[in-house]
Amino acid sequence: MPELPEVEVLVRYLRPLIRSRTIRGMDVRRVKVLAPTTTRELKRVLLGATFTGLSRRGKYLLFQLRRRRNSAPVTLLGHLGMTGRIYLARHSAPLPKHTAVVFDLGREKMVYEDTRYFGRLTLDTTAVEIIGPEPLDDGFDVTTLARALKRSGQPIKVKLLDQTLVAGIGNIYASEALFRAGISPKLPARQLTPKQVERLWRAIRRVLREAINGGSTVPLNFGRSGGSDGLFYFGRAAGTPDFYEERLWVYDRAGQPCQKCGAPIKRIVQAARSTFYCPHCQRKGDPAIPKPTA
DNA sequence: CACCATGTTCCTTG
DNA sequence: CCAAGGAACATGGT
Repeated sequence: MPELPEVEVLVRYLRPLIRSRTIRGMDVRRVKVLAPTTTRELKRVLLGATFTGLSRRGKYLLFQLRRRRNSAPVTLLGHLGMTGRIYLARHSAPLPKHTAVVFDLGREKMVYEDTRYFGRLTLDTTAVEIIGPEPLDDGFDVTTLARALKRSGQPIKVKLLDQTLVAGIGNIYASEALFRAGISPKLPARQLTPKQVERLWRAIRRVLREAINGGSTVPLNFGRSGGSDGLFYFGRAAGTPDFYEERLWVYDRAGQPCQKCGAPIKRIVQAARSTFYCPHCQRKGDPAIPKPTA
């Protein structure tokens, strides 16, 4: 899935486009993505409702709607899983093979497509209530992070994927943040020194913010028509120069030279998922040592 | 055919 | 009860 930055970029793009738009019809082609909501219930609640807002929490999308003026707001929760996309299209545009839900918004349609159908679009909002702090908010401070890490002996990389620790970090940015912090992905969470926790905290925020900025300044093709996906997940719009390619330091770069020290990047498996890191810059218990000072 | 893939949840085991 | 590990979900790319 899109991790936090990709979802944030999507939200910023979509929000102004759907505000004040009314749902005039719905076509549910894969009921699984609504679970536990049923098609009948979704239609009962959403047909005729108007979008009033869109926000993000972790990797979740929170669509805000109102059925009538001054009536109680309704929340539609979205999650893109690994391969989900949401975009607006003309009615004449052909629907992709794995379209899960289509909303008729009048002049256009909003398409939710998901090749692997791991995503969700549902009225059940319990999932979002149990996730941890937003990494880019003030509520996410070093002390909170340090305290949470102290209670776990899991490798720090695996811990970063725990959405109750911090919301929104996925497999790509977990590796990236650890590289930027110069910390070994294998280091048990409770063994991070206060200095390392501080560096990790900074690295998480920096990596996520940079990715959001990158995605916000590049022309993106949210519907991916006619393009292959970059790792940023949204296809770039036609004609976008290559130098806009998202820049990752270690993810999916096994064997390539580390851009800091030249050592080959390694790939290992942790909790059944790939981890990429520089064995030289990210040594266990040995915080990245800057150039030896003369 | 084999293995890999941006995620989460559920089940089993210890 | 909790932590850890693995399978499941479903489809496609290499």
